[in-house]
Amino acid sequence: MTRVDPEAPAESLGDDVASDAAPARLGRKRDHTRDPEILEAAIDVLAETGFEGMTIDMVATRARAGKATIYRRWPSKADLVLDAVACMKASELDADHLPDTGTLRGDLVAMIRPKTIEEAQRKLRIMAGLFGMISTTPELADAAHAAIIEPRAAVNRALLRRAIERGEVRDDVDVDLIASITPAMVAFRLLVERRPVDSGYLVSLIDGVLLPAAGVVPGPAAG
Amino acid sequence: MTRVDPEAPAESLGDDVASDAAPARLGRKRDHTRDPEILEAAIDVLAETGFEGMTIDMVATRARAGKATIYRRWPSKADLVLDAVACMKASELDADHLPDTGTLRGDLVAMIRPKTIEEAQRKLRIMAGLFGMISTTPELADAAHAAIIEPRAAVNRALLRRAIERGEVRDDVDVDLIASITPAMVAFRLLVERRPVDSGYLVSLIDGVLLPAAGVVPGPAAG
DNA sequence: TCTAAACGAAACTCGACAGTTCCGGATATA
DNA sequence: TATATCCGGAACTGTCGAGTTTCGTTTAGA
Repeated sequence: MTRVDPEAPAESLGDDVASDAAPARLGRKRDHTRDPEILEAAIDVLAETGFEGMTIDMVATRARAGKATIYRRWPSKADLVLDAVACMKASELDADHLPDTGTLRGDLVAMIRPKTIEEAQRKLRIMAGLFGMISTTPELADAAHAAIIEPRAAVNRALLRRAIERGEVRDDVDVDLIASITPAMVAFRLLVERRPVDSGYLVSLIDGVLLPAAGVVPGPAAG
Repeated sequence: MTRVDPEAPAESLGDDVASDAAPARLGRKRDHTRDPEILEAAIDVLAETGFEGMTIDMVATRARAGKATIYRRWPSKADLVLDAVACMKASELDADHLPDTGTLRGDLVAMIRPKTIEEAQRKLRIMAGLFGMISTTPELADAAHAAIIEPRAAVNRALLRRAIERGEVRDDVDVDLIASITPAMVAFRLLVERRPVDSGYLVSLIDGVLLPAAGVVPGPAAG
């Protein structure tokens, strides 16, 4: 997405029309298959130690790369982290095929899966490790928000809009506000209260907060 | 509260019964009126730079103290910060005299004051600056939670319980969950979304999320 | 008034880490 | 095959900050 790539070769797209400012450099070419491995290693270290605790040596060791190899590709630690966060691969299957059970509650509950919970926890830990840097680097804040928070909020917004189209939810509710309930509460639970986020908590969040806010009356299945 | 004070004189409570292990040391006495000044300076620096960005020199300069004076009282930077967070003076008037307007909504809205919002933002910025350290120091996590989050959640719980006693709210709602809605959403709004927390947002939070979750139907005043 | 400790200020030690450079080996162009 | 650049690894430089020590001054107790 927001790749930095200070020395990206212009001929990567077309080498026959390399007329403009393409010096046609010789020598061994940079092995770009290492990029994602290094970025993943950076994300791993980030999740475990946070931005301040992370060292380039840790990333290099984890990626089985040399430190010079990393600095040949990213000009600084901050740039590496920014790129790593921006390139964090999006969830498992967020955008397109969402559950469609016919009810908002059914859709929301269907989104609860162990893998999803695990991934959310990992991402939130990464977010926590970035907080120190985030306050001074708006671009990092944007990247983190786009990679970690926005995908989940987008799912919630989509499910809510469908419920509105079905007539299950009134069309004057604040979709953005309601879609941010679960991300906010889950982040709070995990990072601030430091208590486990399990399916029980998520269900009580859906039934006790989100659905009431959306104006959905308890169906026959709810206690 | 959790003061460290490694060399606290035993005779601070009773100097006539200083029979046990009180060497009755001579020389100039430590000026304990400097303690709160140093701790406040630490909190200020913490709010501005976060734990990793904060240096003891900054704290010393801000408190117009020598670095040695600080290290004479706290054995390490971590201990200083832990003490500073634990000793953070509680809000303005949290615990005792809460608003009592007769309705849950009235009470919640009455809690919205510019000073309160400002203080909450400051505290949450401190919390953000602690995240890196919090993950490795549970005692700091507890101190931060007790000083920053718990007071506000306690107010919400008290207001909710009164509403339950009045019969305004059903007694089977999850009080703890509902009381954590505003802290969670405000923290999320400020730290993750990085958007302003004003009274408009707080009111929409109360009317759009908290009251529905509490099962309070919109009164005649609500649109 | 003498002594021991605290004070602010500044110099100091020491380890950690960002970033650089050098090495021997690999690899792609000319 | 010669050359320029990549690779992983390791040594190196420079800075920064935690924690310590020193110094001249101040203050409480004996």
